[in-house]
Amino acid sequence: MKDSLSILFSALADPTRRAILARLAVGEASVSDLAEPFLSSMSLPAVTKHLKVLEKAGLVTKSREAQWRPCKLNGRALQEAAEWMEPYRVHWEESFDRLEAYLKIVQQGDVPHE
Amino acid sequence: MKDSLSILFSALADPTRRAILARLAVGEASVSDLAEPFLSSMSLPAVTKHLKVLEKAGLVTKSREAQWRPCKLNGRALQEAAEWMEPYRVHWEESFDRLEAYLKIVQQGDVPHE
DNA sequence: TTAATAGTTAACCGTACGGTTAATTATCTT
DNA sequence: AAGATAATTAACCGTACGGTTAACTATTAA
Repeated sequence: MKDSLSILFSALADPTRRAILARLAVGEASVSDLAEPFLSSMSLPAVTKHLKVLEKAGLVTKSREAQWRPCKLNGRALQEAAEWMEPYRVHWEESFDRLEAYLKIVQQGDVPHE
Repeated sequence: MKDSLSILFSALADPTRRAILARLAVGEASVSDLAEPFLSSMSLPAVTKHLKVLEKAGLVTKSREAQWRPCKLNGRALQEAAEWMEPYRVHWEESFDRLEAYLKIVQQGDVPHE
């Protein structure tokens, strides 16, 4: 059995699934609503499978209403990924680039003032 | 060929690779340095493979120094993932919970003041 | 009750993934 | 030149992944 963060990241590692999440960010939708943009390029069962992956990652919840299964985004599941990434933020933000440049200067002994 | 965001997320979808990134966040390290914590549970070639996945995702760069290949974290690659996630932030942050709760009250016609 | 709509499940297929062992390359040391 | 160290490459293996078609379940509508 895999850890939840791995399950989460691999759920996000597919453009179809990310598109489904983007659609759900707008609001609830049925399976066929969600499938519609993809039906030219893949079958309905394929979409069902993608939804199952998203459900297992906790990103989507399904309910029942007559013959429909309204799907809803559970954005909270993304928090775990965001929290994992947070400590790395300094490694890509502009301020870090400046720090890095400064440290390079220091290492050269080429420090301004003193 | 897969899109870069999918390559990135699937690179992150493995605990060994995330551990390697965490180690590299501390500073540069050779392949055997990086492999050392895992050698009880997997072989060196396995680690080499993981590093190749991280390189292809742009998360790690390798250089050469004698027989060593010092590896370096390229945190900037994570920015793309962070930017993808950003619009979803409102879906998990506390403020959104409060907004959601408020909207529920509004829908019930149970609005304070007016 | 029959037919239509919505969705899932089952069985299958090719390919990618995570691991292995064995062989190979490249550099330093003696 | 020979041996040790660092790392990669090659060939292989089992399993998971993303897709298919066909069959099935469940609910609504005639």
